[in-house]
Amino acid sequence: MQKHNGEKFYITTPIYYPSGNPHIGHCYTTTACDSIARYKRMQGYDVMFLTGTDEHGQKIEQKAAEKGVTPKEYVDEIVEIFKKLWSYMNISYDRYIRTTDDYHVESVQKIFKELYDRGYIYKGEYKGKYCTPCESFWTDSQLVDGKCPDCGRPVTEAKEEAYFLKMSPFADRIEKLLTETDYLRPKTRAVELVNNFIKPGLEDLCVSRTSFRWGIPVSFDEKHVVYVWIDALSNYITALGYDNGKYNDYDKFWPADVHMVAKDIMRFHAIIWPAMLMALGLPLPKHLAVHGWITFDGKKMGKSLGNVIDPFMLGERYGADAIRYHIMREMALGSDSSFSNEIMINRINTDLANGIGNLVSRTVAMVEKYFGGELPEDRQQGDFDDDLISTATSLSDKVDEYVDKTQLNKALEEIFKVVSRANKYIDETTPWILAKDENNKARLATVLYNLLETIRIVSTLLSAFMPTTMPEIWKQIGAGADDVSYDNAASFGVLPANVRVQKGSIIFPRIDVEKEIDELNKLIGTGKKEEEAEKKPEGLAMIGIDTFAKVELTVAKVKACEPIKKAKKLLKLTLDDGSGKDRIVASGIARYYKPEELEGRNVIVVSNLKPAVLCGVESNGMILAADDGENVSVIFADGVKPGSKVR
RNA sequence: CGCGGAGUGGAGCAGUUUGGUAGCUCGUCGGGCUCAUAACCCGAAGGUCGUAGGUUCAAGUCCUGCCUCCGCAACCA
Repeated sequence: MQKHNGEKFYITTPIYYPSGNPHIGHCYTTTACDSIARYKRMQGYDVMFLTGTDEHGQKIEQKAAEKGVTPKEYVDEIVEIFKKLWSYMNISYDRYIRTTDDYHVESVQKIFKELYDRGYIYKGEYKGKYCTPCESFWTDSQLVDGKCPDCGRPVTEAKEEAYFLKMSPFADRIEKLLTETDYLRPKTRAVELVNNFIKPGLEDLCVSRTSFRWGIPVSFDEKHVVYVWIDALSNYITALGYDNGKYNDYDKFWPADVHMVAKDIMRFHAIIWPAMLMALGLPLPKHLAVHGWITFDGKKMGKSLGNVIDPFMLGERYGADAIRYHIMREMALGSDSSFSNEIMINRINTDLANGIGNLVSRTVAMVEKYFGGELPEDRQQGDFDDDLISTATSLSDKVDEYVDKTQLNKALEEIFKVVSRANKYIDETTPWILAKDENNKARLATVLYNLLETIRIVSTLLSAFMPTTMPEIWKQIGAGADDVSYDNAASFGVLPANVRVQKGSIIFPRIDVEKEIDELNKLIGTGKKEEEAEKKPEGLAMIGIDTFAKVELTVAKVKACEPIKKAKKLLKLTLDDGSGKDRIVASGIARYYKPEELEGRNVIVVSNLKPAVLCGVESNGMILAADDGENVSVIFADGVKPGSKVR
């Protein structure tokens, strides 16, 4: 227990991109930050907890156009859903920043200008192929069939004037930041970043675009719009009032104590953000906490997989606190945590229903049953008391430490060890036997009082993590507002000796596992089918025989076959297609076939396909194979001569 | 040899830094208890710690090779 009255603490979530509705992944980051923020407030810190939305960019512009609304109207609608979710999850953010807010726009323009004036931003030219839906430029070598490697849609030749941010001057300092300080959590990721991005040489970063309009205009060059990085990352300081008149908290709260992000945007926060701050001459944030993704039954969650988990639906079934608890209890810093209905329900049942819920229930019930709800003041110490008391009073130190290290799963683990200790204490002291003898009343009252006190401490610390349900416990154990302050979390004997309890409803109801899983599968299952149904009918348009005739299919014999070194999925095939000349084809079947399984066999090749270079190999054509999403089967045509046509 | 991570009782994980009886949660089995949400408490079974070598009195822990899996990067023509 350590108080920190008046010290500042600044924690942020990323600003989320409102191109779709929020999902449980967003909840993950946000509830973790919220719990830390609440905990720090209890400790007496002056906390600033920031979250928000990153609302610019071409994708938003486009989505809005599809819907026939303005970009602003489009994001307004989704931002409302985010805010509704945060209110539903009881998120106590102090400030919500939208990158479309006037003051943010003003700041970003000033920051951009400042970087330009300092010589860190210069005008250059960006060349490449551009894919609009993905908002990405590609180099020629990255293209697949002249199309976007991500989505397969056509790209357009684009060359645009653009502003760049110099990165190289900061490479050394960033490397030191990552490897020699504890900025990055977990630090194990530092090696990966340094090897992949810093050692090969940091490339200057493109920070403006002229190809779309939905963004913040560069103040001194109106045809440019500020591209994502400077716009989005700077929210962490503009929200405090940096370079704007809206707020005046920069001096107080910067640098941030914790930026929490998921691993997919680690790179930007580990490299680009520090570079920007260095260029501006500002102090660096203290910690970057990187967590993994929530995977569903081992698979990455994604809209296309149809396994996106809707937090509203879960919350309705189990309550916001149970969801908060589950995701934080399972979350280990840095690594992915798997989410499955079974894991979640077991967790809720074991820890919340059987653990703390039942502990409260049985304790309160005994006070009611043996003393009519109000403890007598006589006391008698006994065995096991000291152990319970010292376990409970030493808890806050452990939790403090883990919260400081942003290891919330460990913090919760410690808390629930105390719950277990209390349940064991009941068995050790056997209050129901004490109750049979009038002479034991004082001892019985002591046992029950010790239990109430332990519950008070545990629920006080837990209230940062489960802010909705803990007050319900306080009501039942007869604790007042002062009793459950953090200041009292390391003391025993805080509740009045003649405390009066009040039996209430069950706080965490036990869930019937099998029944519940069935229902959940139904809910999620139907969601999946709808998604599929949406996609399938699109299919491909009917074509005439003449169109089909444009594809030349030829039987070819595999003369040689070898893996392509730099590629996991590719095999290089040398084919005899009857033309007398070898035909080299790269094929993405290395996972399904070994080279020797193909050598000597006849395959069907699309022989009039335009050549393309893949991983350094020029591929002339493609091999036909069937693919069901899991397995791939090459179509063989053994027994006919190489060069035979297929129709 | 592109970069990095991981392989430990049925499942999920700790332990590896600083070698020395392999631990936790869930599950299974047996017992106890009855205050409580069929919850709680105790006990047991179950692991040649991916594999092959090496160092050592002693290796999950150090060294080398190999296999498998997962991320990232780069290609599923």
